[in-house]
Amino acid sequence: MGRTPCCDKKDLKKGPWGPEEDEILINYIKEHGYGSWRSLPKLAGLRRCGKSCRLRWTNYLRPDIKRGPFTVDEEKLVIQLHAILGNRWAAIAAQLPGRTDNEIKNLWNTHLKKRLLCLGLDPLTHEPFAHCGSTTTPRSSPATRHMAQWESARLEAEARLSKGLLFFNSPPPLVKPGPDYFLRLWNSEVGESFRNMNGEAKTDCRSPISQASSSTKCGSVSGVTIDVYPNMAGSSSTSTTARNQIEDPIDASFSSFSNESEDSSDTALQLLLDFPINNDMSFLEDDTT
DNA sequence: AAGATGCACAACCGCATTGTG
DNA sequence: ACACAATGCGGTTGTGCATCT
Repeated sequence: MGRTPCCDKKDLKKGPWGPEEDEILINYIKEHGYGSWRSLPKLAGLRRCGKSCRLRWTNYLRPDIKRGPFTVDEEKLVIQLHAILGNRWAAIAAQLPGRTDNEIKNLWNTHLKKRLLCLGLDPLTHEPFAHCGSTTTPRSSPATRHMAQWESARLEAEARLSKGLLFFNSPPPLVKPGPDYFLRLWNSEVGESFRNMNGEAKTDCRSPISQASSSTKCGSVSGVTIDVYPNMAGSSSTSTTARNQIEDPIDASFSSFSNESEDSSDTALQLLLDFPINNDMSFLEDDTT
């Protein structure tokens, strides 16, 4: 079959972007949105391939990008999410508003991975390297893997929705309304049961990651409670509002969803409750960076 | 002061996935 | 159902700056 190149490489500039190029790209997107990345450079008068423009925009020029160093909370969250999702940087980034997958990937590769290594933890599994007696035992049980799949799919669904809601200038529709099984499941009785079960929970719609952290059976959680929406933690009303903005339209459009998950509700809920997050995060406290 | 080395981050490459005719 | 185009994503590389020797 062969693969067509993403662009004609002749006469295309590569390497670092200059301020003029940034300005052209920003102005073009402000004015026209970003319908087709492939045709954008030509229309905007840039000698770059569309892929390069997309990357520059999503990783650097986007107005909602948060600059500056990661906070301790953000680092904790990245580690915790990485333990569940692995190198799925986009899914992790979806839980850190204003942070890009590239940024998180760099953070991991330059800081967090080394920090885990220094502490004798395998950055891949988040387990100690010397694991007497069970070196060949897979880290995750089937239930854990199921949970991780479930959660990552939900994160992706939320990420897609968030992208569609965040941008100014009403760009072309990024999110086509339609059923997303996992998000619907999260908003269904399974998720609801889960959200309601902890009376002391800070909000009523937190991720199963954090909830599972506080309800794990193995009891080895080292006191780290992760709020999956750390930037909203400052004001709970903001948090609720922001989340509702995402969830309300979904609830509305998913009103027909009722019994699809019924038969597996108990199992799924149990999996949520059983999901262990037992990484010791105490090392973050002596962060020297 | 100058070269070597390490680090952080932006950008690129290529495969995977999704959309469309 | 298929082929192809478009886009997303993760791994890797390149570059500039800071620190060390």
